[in-house]
Amino acid sequence: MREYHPQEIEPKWQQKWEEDGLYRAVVDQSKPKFYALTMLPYPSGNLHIGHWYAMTPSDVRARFKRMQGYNVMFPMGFDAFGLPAENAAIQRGVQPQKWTLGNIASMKRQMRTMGAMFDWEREAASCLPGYYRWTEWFFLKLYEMGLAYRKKSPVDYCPQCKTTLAREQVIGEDRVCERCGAEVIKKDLTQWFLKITDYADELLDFSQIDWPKQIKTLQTNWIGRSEGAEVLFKVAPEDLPADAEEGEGELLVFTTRPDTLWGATFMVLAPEHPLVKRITKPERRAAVEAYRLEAERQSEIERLSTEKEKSGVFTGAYAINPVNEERIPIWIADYVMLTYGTGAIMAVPAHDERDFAFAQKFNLSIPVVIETEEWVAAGRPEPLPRAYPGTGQMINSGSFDGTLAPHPAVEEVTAWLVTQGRGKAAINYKLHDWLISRQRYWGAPIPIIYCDQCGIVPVPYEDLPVLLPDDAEFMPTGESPLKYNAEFLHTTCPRCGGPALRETDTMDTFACSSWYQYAYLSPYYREGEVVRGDELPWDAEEANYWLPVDTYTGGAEHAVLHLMYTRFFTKALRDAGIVDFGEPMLQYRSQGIILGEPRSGDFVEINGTWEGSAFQADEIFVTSFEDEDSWLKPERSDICVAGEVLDRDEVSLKVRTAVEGENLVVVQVAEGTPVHVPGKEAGALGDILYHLDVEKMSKSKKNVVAPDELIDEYGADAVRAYLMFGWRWERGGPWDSQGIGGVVRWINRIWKVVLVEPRDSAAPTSQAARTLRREMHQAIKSVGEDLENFSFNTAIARLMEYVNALTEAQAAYWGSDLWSEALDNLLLLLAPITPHLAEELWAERGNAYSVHEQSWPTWDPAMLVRKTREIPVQINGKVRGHITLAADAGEEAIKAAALAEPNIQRYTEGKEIVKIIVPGKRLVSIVVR
RNA sequence: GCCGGAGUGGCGGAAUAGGCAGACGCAAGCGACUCAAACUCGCUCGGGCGACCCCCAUGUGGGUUCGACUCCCACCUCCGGCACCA
Repeated sequence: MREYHPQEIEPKWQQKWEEDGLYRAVVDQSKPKFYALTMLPYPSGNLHIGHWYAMTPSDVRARFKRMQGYNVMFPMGFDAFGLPAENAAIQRGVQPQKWTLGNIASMKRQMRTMGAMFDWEREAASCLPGYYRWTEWFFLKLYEMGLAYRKKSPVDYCPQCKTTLAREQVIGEDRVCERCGAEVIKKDLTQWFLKITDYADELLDFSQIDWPKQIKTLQTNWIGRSEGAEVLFKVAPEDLPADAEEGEGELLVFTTRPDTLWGATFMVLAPEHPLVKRITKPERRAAVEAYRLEAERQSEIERLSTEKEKSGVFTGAYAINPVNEERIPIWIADYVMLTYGTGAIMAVPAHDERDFAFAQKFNLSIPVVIETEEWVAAGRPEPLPRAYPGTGQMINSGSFDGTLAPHPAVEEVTAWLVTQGRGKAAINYKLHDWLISRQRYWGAPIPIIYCDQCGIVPVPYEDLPVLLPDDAEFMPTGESPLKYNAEFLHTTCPRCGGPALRETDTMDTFACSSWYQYAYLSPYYREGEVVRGDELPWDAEEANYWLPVDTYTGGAEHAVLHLMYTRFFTKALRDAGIVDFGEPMLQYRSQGIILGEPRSGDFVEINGTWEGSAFQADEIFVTSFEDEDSWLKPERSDICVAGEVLDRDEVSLKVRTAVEGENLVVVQVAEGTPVHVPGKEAGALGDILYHLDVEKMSKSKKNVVAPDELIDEYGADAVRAYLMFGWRWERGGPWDSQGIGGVVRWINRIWKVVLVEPRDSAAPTSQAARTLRREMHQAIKSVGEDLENFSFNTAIARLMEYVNALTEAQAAYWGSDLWSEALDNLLLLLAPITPHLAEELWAERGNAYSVHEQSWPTWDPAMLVRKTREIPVQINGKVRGHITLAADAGEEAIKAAALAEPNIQRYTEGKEIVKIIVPGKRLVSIVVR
């Protein structure tokens, strides 16, 4: 028999498929289309197991759709701009383009070993001028629409990446950079923004798309819509400076609780609020200024900790509460942020916890204006022991007393404010506009020119692309190399022809990936040609046919980054008339992460001597972990150390011993120290295993699984199948190097059950034939449903069951028509999952090339019906016996058989049978008393 | 603190219009083959028992139901996100 050698058959078929253009996605109006897309990788130069985990199941599904009769496009490209290329340029003097294209070439080579149906003729790399010309083109579109603007504001800056970041790219409580993990600082800079906030409400509407709840929740929370009112407060006229302009003392505040206005006893401004300097009384100036500086410093270093005590300073000025004309003091405090709402709040201490804490600390009055249920239940304590934010009736609020708060009180008070000209209904969002300026070279240039005469002038469409110069100098200055490239920087104004300067910042790479799904329609469209703003950025026929994306897959870590930006981009493109739909991806699913494999370190006993706090090894023994008795005893510690190896390098071991207290010992190992490893003649330090926890894979943690090595050992098909089988795809989990053996054994069984004639033969029976047919139809049904539902692990499990059934039927049916049908169907079901194996065996059986051009098999419900069925019988809800009956037995017959079952009779004897339930003839439930 | 998600054998995980818990696999144990090992094949494999019957068991405690991993209430733990958002 020919053995299964994936290393031979896989490259062979990959080459043939490519030569035959088997996966070319060509517009074909006679077929329904299916656009399957998986997130494009950054070309780091090395494909890791995470790429395989994300891409191969997506490929399986694309192949499945293809067999179902869809014309499938499954393209791949590279998110090729970004910092690593520029850092390589700084460190090693390699041109970013050269570095990037080299990485793309090697990654493509690795990706071809997946056996995926990527259509490489649609490949797009975002760093090539034919691509970024259009990224610039979209920027101009957005600029024309008023969706791109420049403003000075406090922005997030990563000192490590030496560039500004979007708010979404600052992660977590520690406020670290999404890319490099460095702590982000604040800077006041003039930067370009995209007005994603214009689409806040639309982005909250997920009704047209099938996306995971988790992603929808994350985006919803990030957008952070809250409804309320804007209320106009005025600074007391005597507290305004003499030169105050008309309207300068107007303080707009946003509140979700306008019904509590009568309880607003002070106002708080953000320390950076522009009005602070104008209204602060001379005697308060020193204190206010000191506080402002302190707040600024804090926002840079230690961010707001949750438990921090409230702090603030009185400005000396007062405002007038518009509902009762009372003078209320204006304070500044760092718990009010300039970036949310208007940067000013009305403080209602009785009904807001933060305001309560502040009022208590500074002895401000806390009048009750809502008679909340909790407060009444507590016996109306005064002074209030805490804030009462709950529901109740309004009191001390003039004519509104007795109104139920918050509803309908909020609505009624808002309506009244409108009639008074003192407020209006308003909505606020946490979402900020998307800062896209990056002070880096390796990104798409922002196509803008600054002219002394004409101001900000967009580069005319006809002049695109603004090309990155290839002679830029890379210095670790922290400023864009473009700024120091005279030829790039200096230009002429397209409007007046005078001397002008180019924008030297480039765009956030998320701008490139916000439209890449469209780039695959016509990669590098009309490269080298002059195009106008009113032309389309891709071939219209391609777009009309393929768009939008039907299924998108990728990592959930992009929930509020790429996945939100690309929705925004598409909505903007729709409003520009460029596309005619508002959602780029109809269905999206996210995969989990494969983590590093945990491992215990070897248990070692080491003889040697102490040298200070380190231990010098004379001889090392690797022993059994279970042997806890030999763990280091304190009294022996001067000559011997024993424990688990936590870490190892070329000259030392870190050993965790059983000694109380200081149990971590660093053991120095001189060259030539004898190492005894069981099962090895001559042990070496490198043979000793050190401890690994379940953690994300990373080179520094030495827990990386290299796909290339797995392919060499097991073949791509086995790796594909294992990645589908080992975990729930959407969840992921730690790698298990032993688990793949089960899949490899399974594939070998498939090989044998198809190719090897059984030694024994058995007599076919009608019963066995029926069973085989049933298993076959069951497999077709289940595998199809599971692939449709992204339930990859159960799809493989069903196929394993089917192969087990075939192994059993082999002796009786080898060579029969039924056997032939059963095997062909097996190969068809395997085709998307293990494409090379299926193709090889398909050819081996003499079938016409290619298995991937075949239709997905159909199943017949009639074939799933069993002739007899076994039905469990319950007494008071517990299974006490089983009966076997013909499938068409009536309910009465089932009941009779159940009552006749011997063990059931034991339970019914002498008892009263209350009732017998037979739901759907699947089960009998007898209730006795 | 708030918002999501999840808790099932030694491990990965099956099973939810409520109906035989543990499919499929890993690991482990025993056996066959082999001079031997590996491979391969067969059997066992949640706990209490040698075995049947039976009892316990899907994070905890209640509830609904003839019947609950599945539904309801309260709680615990873990993971992810947000975090003084007015």
